[in-house]
Amino acid sequence: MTAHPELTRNQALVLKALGQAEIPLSAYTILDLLRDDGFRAPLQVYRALDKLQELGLVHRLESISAFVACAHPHCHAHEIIAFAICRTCGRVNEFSDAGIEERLGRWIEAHKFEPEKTTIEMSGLCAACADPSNGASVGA
Amino acid sequence: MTAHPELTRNQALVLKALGQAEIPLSAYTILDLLRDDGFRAPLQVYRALDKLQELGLVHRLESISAFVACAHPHCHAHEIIAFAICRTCGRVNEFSDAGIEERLGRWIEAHKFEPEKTTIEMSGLCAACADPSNGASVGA
DNA sequence: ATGGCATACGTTATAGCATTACGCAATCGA
DNA sequence: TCGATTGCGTAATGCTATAACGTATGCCAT
Repeated sequence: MTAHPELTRNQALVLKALGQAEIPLSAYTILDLLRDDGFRAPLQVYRALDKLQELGLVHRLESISAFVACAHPHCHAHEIIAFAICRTCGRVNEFSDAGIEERLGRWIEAHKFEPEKTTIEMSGLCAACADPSNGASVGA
Repeated sequence: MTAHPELTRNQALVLKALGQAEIPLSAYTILDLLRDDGFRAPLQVYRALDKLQELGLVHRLESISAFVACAHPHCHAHEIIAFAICRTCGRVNEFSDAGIEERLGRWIEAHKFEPEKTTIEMSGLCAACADPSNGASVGA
């Protein structure tokens, strides 16, 4: 059920690479990871990423120009997703919040804005990196 | 009162360019605008932008890799600023919302995250571009 | 089956955004 | 006057993303 049978070979390879990564990957990093699978050019990666984003399986993190596999690929209930990105370990926490959606919705209505894509990203230190003494490991 | 006496010549030139623009400018666009003022290299622009961002006078729009002058340079009450960016006319609406800050604050507290920078950007169509018949002009 | 359309692919080249590294100059306080 | 800090100028480089070309494949209405 987690696999998307409609995916092409390239798309599946890119999604797999992102799924195995613990942190967001740049398009060029993905390209390097997939050289052994025959990838030769950035466009192969970008085209796959475009499709995967359309399908809601991948998100682009604008503030770091990198991509992550969606943490909740089965649930498309939330249009607006927020990310907390640790600048030290690189890990990303994906979440959504109805309250934020509601507040943005109010503004949108009041200003007759028609949003197509919404980006919410916080970067900073995750709990483990802010306070290493609490036992959470950064590596692995 | 709007001028910052501490600004260097380069910083003042960059801020002025952004202030006169109706839409966000890329660093390289700013560079081109300031060639007559002696600017020769991207770094001159980036250095000035860095300082202006530190001072809260300029914001970077991550989703379009461009920069805008702060719409409320006198008011630093809001740490979290949101932007609505029209993909057609390029105009940007800058706003803040205490409700959103409160919701994000809750998440941060619950997850012991220590945010350093928060990005909230909506792109889509502004009222004028979504419904040109309502009389608002796009050009000029 | 055949023509037309849509989608994906592969390759090369190029465009656009940002930083590294070096050295010099001005300022300011100890 | 020394040293530290900050800003400046230049050249080179690196990273991110797209344009433009042609090809292959699957689908399906005729």
